[in-house]
Amino acid sequence: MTSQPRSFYIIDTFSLIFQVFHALPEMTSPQGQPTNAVYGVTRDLITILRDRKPDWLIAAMDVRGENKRNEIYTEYKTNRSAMPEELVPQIAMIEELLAGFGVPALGIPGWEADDVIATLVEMVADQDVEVTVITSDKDIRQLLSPKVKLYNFRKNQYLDEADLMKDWGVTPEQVVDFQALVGDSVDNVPGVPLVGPKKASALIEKFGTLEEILAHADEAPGAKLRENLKTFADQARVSKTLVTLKRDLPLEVDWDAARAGQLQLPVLQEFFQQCGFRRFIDEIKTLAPDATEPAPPPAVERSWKLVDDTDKFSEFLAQLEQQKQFCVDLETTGLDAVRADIVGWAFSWDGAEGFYLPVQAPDGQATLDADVVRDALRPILENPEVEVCNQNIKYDMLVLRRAGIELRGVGVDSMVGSYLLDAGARSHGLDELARRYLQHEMIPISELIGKGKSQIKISEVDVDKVGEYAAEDAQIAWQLAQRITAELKQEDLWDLYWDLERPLISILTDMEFRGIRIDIELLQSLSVEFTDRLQTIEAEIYEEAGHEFNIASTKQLAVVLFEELGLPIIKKTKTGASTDQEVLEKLALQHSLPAKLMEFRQLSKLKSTYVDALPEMVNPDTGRIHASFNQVVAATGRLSSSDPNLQNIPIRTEAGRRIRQAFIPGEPGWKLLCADYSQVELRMLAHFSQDPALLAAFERGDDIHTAVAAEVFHVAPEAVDSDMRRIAKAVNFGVIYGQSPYGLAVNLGISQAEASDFIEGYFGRYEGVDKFLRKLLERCSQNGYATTIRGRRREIRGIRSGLGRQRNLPERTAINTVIQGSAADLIKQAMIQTHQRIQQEQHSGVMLLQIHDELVFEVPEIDLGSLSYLVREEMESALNLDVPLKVDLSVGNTWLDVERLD
DNA sequence: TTCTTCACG
DNA sequence: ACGTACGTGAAGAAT
Repeated sequence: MTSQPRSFYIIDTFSLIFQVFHALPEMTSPQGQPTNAVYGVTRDLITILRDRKPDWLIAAMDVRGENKRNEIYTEYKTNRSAMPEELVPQIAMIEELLAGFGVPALGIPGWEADDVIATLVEMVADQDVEVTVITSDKDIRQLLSPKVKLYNFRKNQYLDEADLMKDWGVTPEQVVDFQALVGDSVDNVPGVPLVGPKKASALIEKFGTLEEILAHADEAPGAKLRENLKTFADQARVSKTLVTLKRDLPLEVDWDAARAGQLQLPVLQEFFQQCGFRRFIDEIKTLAPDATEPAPPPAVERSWKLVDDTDKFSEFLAQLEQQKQFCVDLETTGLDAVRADIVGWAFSWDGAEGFYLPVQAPDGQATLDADVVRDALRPILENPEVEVCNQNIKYDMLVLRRAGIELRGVGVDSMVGSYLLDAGARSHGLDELARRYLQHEMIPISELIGKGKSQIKISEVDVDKVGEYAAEDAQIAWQLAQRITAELKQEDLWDLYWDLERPLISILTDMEFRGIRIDIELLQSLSVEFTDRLQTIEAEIYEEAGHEFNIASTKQLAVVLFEELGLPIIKKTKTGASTDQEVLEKLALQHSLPAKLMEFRQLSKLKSTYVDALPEMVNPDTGRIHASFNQVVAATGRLSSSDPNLQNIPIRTEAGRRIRQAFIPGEPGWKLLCADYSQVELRMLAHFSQDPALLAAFERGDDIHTAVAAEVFHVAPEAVDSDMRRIAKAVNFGVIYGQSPYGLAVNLGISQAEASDFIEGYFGRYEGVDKFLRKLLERCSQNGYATTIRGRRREIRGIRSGLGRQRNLPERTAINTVIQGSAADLIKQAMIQTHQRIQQEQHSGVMLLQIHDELVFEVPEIDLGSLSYLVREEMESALNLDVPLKVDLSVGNTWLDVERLD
């Protein structure tokens, strides 16, 4: 057994500080000090210590003093603008922070952090130490070696020698030559004019070094380039000295002090208290030396076996049958699960050993018989006692469904688990998770099938390559499942996963597999009708504009409206004058063109997004549309739908609504059943706030907007007119979003003062709501996350507590997340219970769609009575709230023609 | 790839 | 002086 090399992390401190300073929004401590850079550095330090567990950690600093490089070149770094005002006081705080974390801050007056880093790297060069430099600085690239790599925190990107070769086409030794030629405008390194990265790379490849290039200047391509290489030869040499890092500074390092993890807890906690970083106070406890954190699993040695004949297959099966848990990953012919066919099966049950079973391969390579494999695996996969895990297992379940296999024992899906751990993460993809949790870089698929136009089919790739790739997927997914299970348990999110999100995976699989039937002919005739009308309006628009132009181009449209017709610019976008709906409505008061534009926009939107797009999405085998329901996209916990999005089928306008007529039951004698929650979000608000007036209104079954109008306007409910109700409705929605007077005013077309009065009136009558929202924000700012009714979390930074009713984005996000996310929890629970009872009682009706507060089913007419009753019962009892839940049911032959059932 | 617009809850 | 309701996905133009 060989010992692991020790790891040594060096932070390029100012590089990191500037990165976080610019990446994070403004933050202030309770005393009003700017703190965003301090916050960012703290968070990153914690991440390094927790996830990377370095053996040594040192912060390299720039220390004031006459910069030595200016002695060589007076212009060096004279381009640099002064440090931003809000950053200056944070530097001392960060130094304090580093001391608290036990991270030595090393620097030598007059030299730069880069030189300190170079010296440190040199000092450990002959030891068995792996160095990682945390930097975004390109100069450091000259230090790369098999034992030294760079890491960019913000991009979560490692850079090693190979990456350098890809990027610049040079070796680490050639970096200084490269930079000497290219120069650096930021640091004011002059370089050679006309030479950019491409030319520099080519020259270095041809001649090897800067001196050789200068000596052979005559052989360079282009007269001007040849001249420049001669004229600026000395300037290039000066540049080279400027970018060359000094590797022998007189640096004294106390390696014991540099051991990572020697935190001074009380000091740090006091420091965080002052900064207002309450969430870190608890978080750093787990990093202290005595923390009882489980040791990270050692990197697993992986190997894999090709199972490509019947003997090997029998042996493999015998082993698989012994497993209570395993990971399976399918390689398929495409990305659309409802159309793809199986190319091969990959398995792993310990993360170390992997198996690949090819059933399709290039000519001449052995495969197993697809049907034999399928039939042998069916009983294992359909055994509910066997826990099957994978990354995005819904995909595999769908492919299996088409092969006639119903996977029953769903275990841990690393993608869904990762979503619960950090709903706001940019990606929950396997590549990203492998990096985040296992520090492992996956084989890119492009290595097998190529990129862009020259892609080939995976079934035509050598089985040895596919097998390695597929086995890696299964092994890493298995390892991730273990890690994520532990994290979910530690974070108290396990029950949410196991009881809510996990059963949902199977339900979504069912819904996607079933799909929904579309009346293509109806859409085609609608398309003809819309095209007709569009042509008419188009001609009228050209007539009024005086010439033809691309109406869909906002830029061309802006020229017509604001330059040619001289209409006033109402608002601006980042890139020019806005021409959106709101603007057109205002312009319509003074010209007849905007109204025509609005109709054109509406119809062309409907035509391109729905009328013409939906028939294209129909699966030829099933005659139905199989949209995807995504479980890990929406940060609040909602589902989302795509390919196509069936959660935004028009309903608000007459023309749009007609599209719903094309959504029909799949079989004669069947109906569509829609079940939607009435006012779920406001009921959630009533439940959370326990506000007596709000609870009572729901208890009585009042129309909630009318009831609120009566309260706010101090009149009897009977005296509420439509205008009062409209205002109350807007205020009700505003509360859920964390309204500001301005937002409400714009929405209602009233003055800010009036809007302010309504809001005050609302909170005056519903004090429970006011109190609840304040408490919600207080808790959220303490925890660093918002929590829903089922314990789902969303990290939210930047909540400023104790600010009364003035709310910025983080505060509004927190409020909305609790309400919207809890409503999402509710309907997910309802889906599970409804689905379960439908199975138990063996109804043939099935769930087709979920649209946030609504479920759509396809039901035989004969079963309508019992099924609708069942659906209402399960939806209304999904969670036990202190407010009654109400579900409205409607039934019809199309999604348009549904009528209230009651 | 990014921006703008607009469809839904 | 600024921007100003939350959460999504898709199409088409511009870059």
